[in-house]
Amino acid sequence: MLETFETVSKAVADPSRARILKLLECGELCVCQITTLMDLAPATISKHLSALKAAGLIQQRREGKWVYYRLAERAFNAYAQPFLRLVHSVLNDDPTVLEDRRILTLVNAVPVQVLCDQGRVALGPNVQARESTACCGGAP
Amino acid sequence: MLETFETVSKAVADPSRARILKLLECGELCVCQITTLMDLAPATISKHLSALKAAGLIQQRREGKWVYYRLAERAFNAYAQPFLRLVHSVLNDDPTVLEDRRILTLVNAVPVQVLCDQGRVALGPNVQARESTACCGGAP
DNA sequence: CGATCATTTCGCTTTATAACGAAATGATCG
DNA sequence: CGATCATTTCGTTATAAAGCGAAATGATCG
Repeated sequence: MLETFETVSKAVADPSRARILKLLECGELCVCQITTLMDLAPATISKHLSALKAAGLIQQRREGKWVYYRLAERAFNAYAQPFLRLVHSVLNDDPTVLEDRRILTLVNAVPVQVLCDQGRVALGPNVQARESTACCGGAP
Repeated sequence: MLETFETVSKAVADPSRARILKLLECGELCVCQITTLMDLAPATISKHLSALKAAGLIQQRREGKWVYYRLAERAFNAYAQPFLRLVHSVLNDDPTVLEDRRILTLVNAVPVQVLCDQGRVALGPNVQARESTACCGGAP
C-alpha cells in the first residue's frame, strides 16, 4: 500500500509529468503530439507516459499508427483518482500550464500526420523553442 | 507555481515523509519521538522535517529543550492543504502506518526525557528492530 | 510479406535524493 | 556564563531518476 502510494505520488511529483496530466485534462493526445508540445525527446516522453501508466493515472489506446493517452477512467488503485482530482484542482493558472494549453490549440489544429513529419515547425511562427523568449531581441 | 507544486509533491512522495505526516495526524511530536518511532538517524529525520516544513506541510514549536512538529494549520502555499487532505484520506489501513501508530501509543506513554536518553529501549519488549519480525523463530 | 514509421526499450551520462557519522548550533539550566 | 544536550548542518557515499541517441519493436499499409 505504502509502496503503491509511493509509485503514484512519485509519478505526479515531476514537473514534466504534471504538465502532461494537465494537458490530458483537455482530452486525449498521441505521443507525437505530447512530444511536440513539451519539446522533449520521444524516448523521454515515452518513459514519462510509462511511469504515469504504471501509476494507474493514464491509459492508452491505439488508433492506426498512433498511440493515444488519456486520463484513467477506472480506479486501478486506491490513490490514482485522489491524485488526479488534486491535480485537476490546482495549477490551472500556472503560466507554464497556460502556455502549454495555448500551444495545445495550435497542435489540435494540425493533423497528427503532419506533426509527426514536421514536429514543432508544423505549428507555425507562434511557437518558438521553449527558452527563446528573449533570444531574438537580445544583445548583439 | 509549478515549482512550488514540485516542492510540495516531492515532499509528500517519499515513504518516510508520508509516514511522518500520518504520525502527525495523531498529534504533535518532537524530533526524538519521531526518530525513535521511525528508527532512523536524527540527522535523517531532521532533513525530512526540513523538507516537509519547506513545503509548508508542517510547522514547528520549541518547548524547553525539544522542538515539536505538527501539521500546518495555515495555508503557506496553494498546494499544502490539498496534499494534506489527500494524505489524510488515504493510507489509514496501511500495515506500516498501523504499526507506526501502535508504537506511537508506546511512545506517548514514555516521558520525552526518557526517550531521548534511552531511545527504542525505553519502549519495552513490545518493539523490536523494524525488520526482525521473523528473526527469533528463524532457522538455527 | 516487407518496408515504413511511431513508439518503446536499452545503454549511458548527468543530476538529484536518501542515508549516515561527525561537527556545529543554539537554547536551557545548573 | 559555561556545560549540556536536542537538533541541525556539513561532508560523504550509494542509490534513484531524468534526459538523450541509437537500436529494437510491432502495427500498418503498400
